[in-house]
Amino acid sequence: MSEKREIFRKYISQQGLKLTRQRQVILDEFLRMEAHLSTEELYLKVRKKHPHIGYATVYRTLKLLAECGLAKERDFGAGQTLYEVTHRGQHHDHLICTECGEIIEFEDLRIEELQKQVAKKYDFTIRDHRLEIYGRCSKCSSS
Amino acid sequence: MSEKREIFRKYISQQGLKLTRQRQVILDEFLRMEAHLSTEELYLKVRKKHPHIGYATVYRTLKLLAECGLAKERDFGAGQTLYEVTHRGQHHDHLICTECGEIIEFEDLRIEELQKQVAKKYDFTIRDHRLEIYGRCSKCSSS
DNA sequence: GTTACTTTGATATTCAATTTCACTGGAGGG
DNA sequence: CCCTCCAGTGAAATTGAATATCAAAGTAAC
Repeated sequence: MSEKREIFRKYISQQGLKLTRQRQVILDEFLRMEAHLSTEELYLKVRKKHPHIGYATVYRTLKLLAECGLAKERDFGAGQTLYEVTHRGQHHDHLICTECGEIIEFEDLRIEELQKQVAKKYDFTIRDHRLEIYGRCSKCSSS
Repeated sequence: MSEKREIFRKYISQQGLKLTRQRQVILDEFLRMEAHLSTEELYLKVRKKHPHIGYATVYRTLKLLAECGLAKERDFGAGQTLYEVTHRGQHHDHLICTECGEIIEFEDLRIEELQKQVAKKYDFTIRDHRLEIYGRCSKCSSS
């Protein structure tokens, strides 16, 4: 976690930006979160301890975090962008329960490999990808 | 195509709705389109021949088409929902060029199969899924 | 402390999606 | 064939998230 703070600090200074109190507060609060969260949610969290920090600052800081690779923007089609903490390089995808909204993360290297094959077939250079599976989680299926 | 009109007609009457001129016009124009198109684009197309048809009607009719399975909503994260004509059952996914915006469709049954395996592992019931690969198409890579 | 910046945060703007509501028009019963 | 009823229509308004604006405040170097 302090390693991530260091990454942020470096990125900030590389870009000729400034490490402000607000940005540090927002970063810490962001890293403390587990699941995927929206700008709105993070803003509300931050505001509890720091009522003076505005929505715009949270919004801009999340963009910064995405730029330096600490956060990843996810758009699950619910009309709201969610952010997640990135964990050193490994890509994962999601199972999304349309009943209760639960989001399960999974990794499958075989699928990644097949994607590379597809891309090759079309002479396409992959930069990123997203795989989302929608349906019902075990809890919602049984009830 | 007239088979698709029939599906629409049936759905409309099953739901106790009415088959209006506008809906027919919009359906026909929609089926005539090849690629993915937004509500806005379809609205502009429709308006050329039928200036009296409003945006809201196009919007609502596309929703209807999605409900009865003739259209599929696609959100490629560009801030706008695109619709595509569905072709009898087979699912396909997309390669999306972030340079020129080109969208290439592909099918890969092996990936679908692996998705089923993943879902099984988590006791998850798949309703739908989306796989999008972002990057550069061959044209944009070479230039 | 002063200067020359960037940052902040309240607010305004944008833009697509969606809703509203008074008016219009299908379609089944008569 | 007409009538009536309720759904449909379309112009306009509203929503809601994302993003931009800008005066005031903060930061770091001098």
